[in-house]
Amino acid sequence: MARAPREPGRGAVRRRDDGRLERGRRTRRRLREAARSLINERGFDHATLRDIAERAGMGTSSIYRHVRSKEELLIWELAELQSEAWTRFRASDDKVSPTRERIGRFFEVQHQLLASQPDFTVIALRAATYPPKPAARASLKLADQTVAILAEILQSGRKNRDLDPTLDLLAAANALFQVASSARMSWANGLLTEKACRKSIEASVDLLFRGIGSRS
Amino acid sequence: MARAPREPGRGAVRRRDDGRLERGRRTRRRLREAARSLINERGFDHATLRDIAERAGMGTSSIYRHVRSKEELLIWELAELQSEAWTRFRASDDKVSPTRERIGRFFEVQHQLLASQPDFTVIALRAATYPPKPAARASLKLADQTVAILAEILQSGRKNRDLDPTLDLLAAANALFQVASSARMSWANGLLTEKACRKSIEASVDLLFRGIGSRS
DNA sequence: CCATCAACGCCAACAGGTTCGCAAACGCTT
DNA sequence: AAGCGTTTGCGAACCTGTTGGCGTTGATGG
Repeated sequence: MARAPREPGRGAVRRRDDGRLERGRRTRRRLREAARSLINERGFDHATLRDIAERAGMGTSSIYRHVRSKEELLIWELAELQSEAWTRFRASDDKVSPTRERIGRFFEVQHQLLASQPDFTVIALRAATYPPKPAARASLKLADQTVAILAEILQSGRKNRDLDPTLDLLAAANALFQVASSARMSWANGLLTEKACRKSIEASVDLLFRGIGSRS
Repeated sequence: MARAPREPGRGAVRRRDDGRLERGRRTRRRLREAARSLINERGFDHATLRDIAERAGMGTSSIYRHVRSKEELLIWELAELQSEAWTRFRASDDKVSPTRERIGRFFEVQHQLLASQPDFTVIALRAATYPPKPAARASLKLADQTVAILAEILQSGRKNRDLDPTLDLLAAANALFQVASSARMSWANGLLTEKACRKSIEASVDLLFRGIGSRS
């Protein structure tokens, strides 16, 4: 009754690489491409699974051999883009600039990643609102990866005496992540222009660095 | 073609109070009660509109005479509980205690409000991920009300020299709101116990007050 | 009293994500 | 070659939120 499909990338191949597995990978590529393009054209909520399946040249229900929910199609995409972006960022990060500056560059990269498609932010968040579903965990995992990078930056900053030495890295990284996501949601909801969204993120990061309390 | 129903509480009664309007209110009460109980029993996602309608003694599609989406049923409930809670809080808030303490009390009240039903946090957030729908705006409005109270507290705190005098009130209030919501989402996703959720909120608030940066 | 109109109500149907049951493809073992 | 297990594929059906079209109710105005 192995009904649930494996995760895309890993998934213990407990057997010699099969011809079927190869076929499966090819199908997944087609599916991924069809989903990507259709979601780009119409937006996630207007891209029907039936249409995606048609474009991918397969039956609708076959999608569920490769994915456990519609959201996972977008999570796939986001996971890949994100992992690329984060390795690029890690390579370009000098680890010696002032921490505030490094965080600023990080959010620039993230913004570049997410600004093309509001759906990335919106659907990832929505997926997290279905706690029992695997897509929720997948989405939280992506968020964790992002938080981890922020924590990494903060850690080296703390070592350089650039930050409060008693700082709770994860809590701080998480707060940074949250305020950025919040701004991007406002953007997706049409309350902020892209420019204003960017500015809001910058302002919130500044706020977090300085803190709310007075410095007397 | 007045197909869309009015908002629950307000909604310009542009006519003498009708017997029909009275009937409508009665129906809405029944609907509200049915929705509340069924959602409490089974959780939002397992409470079917067909079941809710049956318990309320009405046809399924009649629900849409009073509500524009399923989410609004929960938003109703949350709006009412929240407005009660906030007035209670405003009454009990002394406006002179240290700001950190007042914020702490606020989050206690909010936690008491939201800890009974993860759905409140989860579905309100989900509703915000459907930008074109009215429920999204309704949810954002509720969030804004909460942020407004936090901003109010911060404002008097700033006046009392308790906070950074150049503080951006709304940005700060929003950040506080976000970190609390984030912790509650982790709780809803089973990553945190209720106790841990509470502690996480406290820790994040402390973090926000002190700031990330060093105090050299 | 009758025409009108707004609010309310409901059956049927639709739409789209998801599941079911079964079959084909493919490799492995005997 | 035959049997077996696993992966992949698919049409039909299911579930549930939502919409359409039409009827009912009750107040109002001439």
